[in-house]
Amino acid sequence: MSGKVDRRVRRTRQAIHRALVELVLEKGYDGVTVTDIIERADVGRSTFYAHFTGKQEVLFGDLGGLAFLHPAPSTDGPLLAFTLPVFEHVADERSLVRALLGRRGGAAIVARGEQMLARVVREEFLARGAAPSVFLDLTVTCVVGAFMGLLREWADGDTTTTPADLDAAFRAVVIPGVEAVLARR
Amino acid sequence: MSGKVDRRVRRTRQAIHRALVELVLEKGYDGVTVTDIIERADVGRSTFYAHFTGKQEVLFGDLGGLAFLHPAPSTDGPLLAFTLPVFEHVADERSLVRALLGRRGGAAIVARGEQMLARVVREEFLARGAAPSVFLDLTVTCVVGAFMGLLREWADGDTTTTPADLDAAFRAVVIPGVEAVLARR
DNA sequence: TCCTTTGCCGAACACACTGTTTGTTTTCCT
DNA sequence: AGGAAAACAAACAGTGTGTTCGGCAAAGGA
Repeated sequence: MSGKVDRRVRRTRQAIHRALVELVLEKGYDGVTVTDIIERADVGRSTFYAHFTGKQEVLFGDLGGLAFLHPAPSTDGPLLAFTLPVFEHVADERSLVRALLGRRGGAAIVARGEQMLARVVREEFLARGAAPSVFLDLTVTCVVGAFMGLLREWADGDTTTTPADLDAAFRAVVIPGVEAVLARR
Repeated sequence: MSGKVDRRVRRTRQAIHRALVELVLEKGYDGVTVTDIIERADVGRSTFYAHFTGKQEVLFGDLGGLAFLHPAPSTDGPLLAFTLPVFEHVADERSLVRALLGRRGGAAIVARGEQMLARVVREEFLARGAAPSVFLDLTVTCVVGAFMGLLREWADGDTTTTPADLDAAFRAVVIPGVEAVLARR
């Protein structure tokens, strides 16, 4: 009846989640096993599987909560305005994001992120008057690909580049083309 | 002394390679195990490990041989002229490429492809007079990201889109920005 | 042809990880 | 306090990995 969850459940889930994050930071996503997690979280094996089907699921819960993936689609203002904030946010949580998005990260996680991002971009395009079409979807794919490419490149080693640098390159390459595509009414 | 390799070695390596390709087509890269491979290739386990350290290595040998990844960088003609041929080539060997590049494919393989592509693009930019810089590298990353994004999207299910469609979207989004970047001398 | 080198085989090995099951004990909620 | 829900430890079968061994067969040079 109550919206509250049993305290034990809360504690267990949180312990598992925390353990996974720690371990991902230490060994990369692929290197972490369920056995690692339950040891670190000090949780029984059966308990883990009572809550999650595997390590993927532990992280998928997070992604939905990321605020910047649900911006209000604005029809005015600069195109794809969300990018700089995202680059910045990502720079803040650098170590975790590095572990998740880099080459040592999980392909499934990246795919999920791409998918959510694509939805956001597509909606902005539609809000700006683009007609739904296969071509539009391909355009969205390009934009998301470029964005994620930058993110991954950055996650994989480059420590000197700033969010502003990333954003500048992204905009320089992508915005002119996108503007042209959107102008074709 | 001789450049020739022992016939037995040749046969074994080829059998393994063929088995892996077949299996990737059937079950996707991730789904294939070393055990699968040696069964299909009818090769002893120890033999396999005498030749390769794992399934990755079996495929890495191939990538270098892909001709379209070594185009002569041309300073005239259209920008990034290699894209359409690549889309077309990929469409020809569709099933294998799908298995390797799609979400069921191996992240390591994709990474390798990206890396080689980045080199090609970067060299074309330099040949066209761009100055080496961090910004240029980020630009390259964007371009490659967009390209691979399309490729992967296509590999993951879209059967109706033609190479020409992919290429059109790529060029529409990316070329204007790239031209502008290269014009900044 | 002979003979030495080289590679292959097959079987077994220790190890690691997964996902499920069992019966028991602890913790929470009311 | 007492019933329900959750966590527990331990063990299980299943699957995959990577290495080791001695015996056997083929290759290719003399």
